[in-house]
Amino acid sequence: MKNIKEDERLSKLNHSCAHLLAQAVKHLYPNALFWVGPVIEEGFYYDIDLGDITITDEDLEKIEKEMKKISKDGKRIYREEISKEEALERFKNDPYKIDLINNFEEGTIISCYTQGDFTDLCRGPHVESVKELKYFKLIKFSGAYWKGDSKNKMLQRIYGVCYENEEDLNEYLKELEEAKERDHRKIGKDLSIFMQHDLVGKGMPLWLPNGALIRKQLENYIYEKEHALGYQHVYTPCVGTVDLYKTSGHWDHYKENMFPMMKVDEEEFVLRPMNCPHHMLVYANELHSYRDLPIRIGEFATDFRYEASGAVKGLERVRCMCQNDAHLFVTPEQIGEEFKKVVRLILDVYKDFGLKDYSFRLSLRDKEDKEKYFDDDEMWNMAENKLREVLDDFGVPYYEAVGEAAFYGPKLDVEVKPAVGPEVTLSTCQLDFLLPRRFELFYIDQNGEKQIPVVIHRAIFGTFDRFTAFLLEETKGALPLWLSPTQVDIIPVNNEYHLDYSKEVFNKLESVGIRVKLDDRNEKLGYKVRESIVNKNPYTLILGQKEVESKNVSYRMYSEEDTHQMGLDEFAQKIIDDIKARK
RNA sequence: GCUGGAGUAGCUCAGCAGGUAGAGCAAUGCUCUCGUAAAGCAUAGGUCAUAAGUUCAAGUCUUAUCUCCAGCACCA
Repeated sequence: MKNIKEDERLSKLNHSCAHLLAQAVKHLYPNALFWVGPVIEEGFYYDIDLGDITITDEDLEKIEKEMKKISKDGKRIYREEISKEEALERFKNDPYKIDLINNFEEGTIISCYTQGDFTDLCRGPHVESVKELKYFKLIKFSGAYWKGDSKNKMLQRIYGVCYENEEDLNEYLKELEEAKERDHRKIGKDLSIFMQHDLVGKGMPLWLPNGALIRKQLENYIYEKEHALGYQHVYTPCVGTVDLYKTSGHWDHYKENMFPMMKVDEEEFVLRPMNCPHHMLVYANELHSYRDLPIRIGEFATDFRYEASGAVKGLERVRCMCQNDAHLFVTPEQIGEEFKKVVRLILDVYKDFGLKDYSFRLSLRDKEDKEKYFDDDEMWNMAENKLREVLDDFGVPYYEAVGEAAFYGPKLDVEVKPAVGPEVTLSTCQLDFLLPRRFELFYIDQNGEKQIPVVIHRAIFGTFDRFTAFLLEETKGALPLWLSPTQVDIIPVNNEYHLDYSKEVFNKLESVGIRVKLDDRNEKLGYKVRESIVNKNPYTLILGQKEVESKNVSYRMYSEEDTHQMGLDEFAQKIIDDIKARK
């Protein structure tokens, strides 16, 4: 999909189209008031206050018609520059524009654009005439909080897109349709990867056998990587006492987003929303010398978060998730090296999964926000500077995002750009000087004195849930061989004559650890082949007279139409090698 | 959580002047099946999300709740 915001011509076109939308809305709803109408990656939107009126699909069509009409009139678009005082006077009846104008400094020259009977405050630039706006489409509408703050009134937002010609517009609309086909919720249902049930609860997916196989492969994969890097894996309970989270500080910051406390005898429990406190206690279970550090505690840990009902989505955003979590306990001198190891692991994993389009975000605290962030300037400056230092030293490009840090420290997030849709955060690596203090953790240094370790929180996959959702969407469900629930699907041409040999092939492949299926139903060959393809099996074997006689196999790969012949042993070896190579 | 839309068979959907539910696929049974994307016939399958209300009569109208979808807000 084209990024409209980054294309100068399209950006101008879409910005002007937002004005066209506003003009049309003003014609149809004279009382409409307008907030802002920016260009975004996928086109443009305009936030509008329509009073008590709410937009419907039919209204959208009407507005679009009116836009076409105005466009045909072909009025020119004029720029005008006025002073702040003039602007305040001219827009005095429009509280939204007044709000915008008041944000300008005294003496600023403010620009306005006029087309026919409509004038809007705007920086520009715009196209010469509304005539140029021909190939546009209003896509959707929804509510949006004024100034993006949920305490404010909700305005109505209309999204649209404008292209230079009909082909580009149609191509975009087609892409929108196709995007639905990659939705992991649809794929998850079609391929029996996960299910949900009201009796289990919202945001609580059940992983079906196919999904469980995929997840198990991911677990094995990352376990091996972590084990090789000296991680020690643990299992800890999915509950903790309220006091545990009071000690860590999470209670104060997140209790609204946790499942409510439950009282058992005299103890107060919560379902755990994260694993740091448990891992702190694992560390504290033994006395540590500086020689033991770094200590790396890893866990595939199930957590529960009371996510807002409107946020829950498939496997991507859930209320019960499994983190690929670890906490690294290091001396201050070890921060740099250990942090780099984590970044190297992330890059290594992304390479294995073929992820190329990603960016690093250094998430810092908002210094003004004393509510959200633990208040200790010295600690924060030290942590943030240390992270910058490590990243600069490492040489990976990154951008800084103020207000995105965790309450206990800054973090490095990796944002991955999927084939369709907005960026998702998968990996995270956080520096924490706070929790070790809260839990009074220490190690004994060279001089026999107690020192406080530093903790690095990190998750490479993020959660297995989100990562799986991401993988399904990237691959459209056609997973690589090593992850595919079924790796080889065997179809006898005719059960009566070829089933015995098919069973022989099945046993051979299964005995060497290949996930293989034998389709011995009484169905026509074409029918079974179709089903095998629809199920996105990487390899489909067709076994008939030719194969029985030659002791060969014929296979076709997913997305290929032609078949290949190969000896059975050779084929088995090829599959084993490909699985090992994570193809 | 907020704004708006939607929930009919396992799946995809039709039925919407209110008169008591229908198709294709899937399932089951039988028949047919020797080469690469859907063979034929039959059978079974539904308190139309849940609960209340209006009505002689509710899948269809009203209200509430739950879930799903699109955005917004949120994401340790």
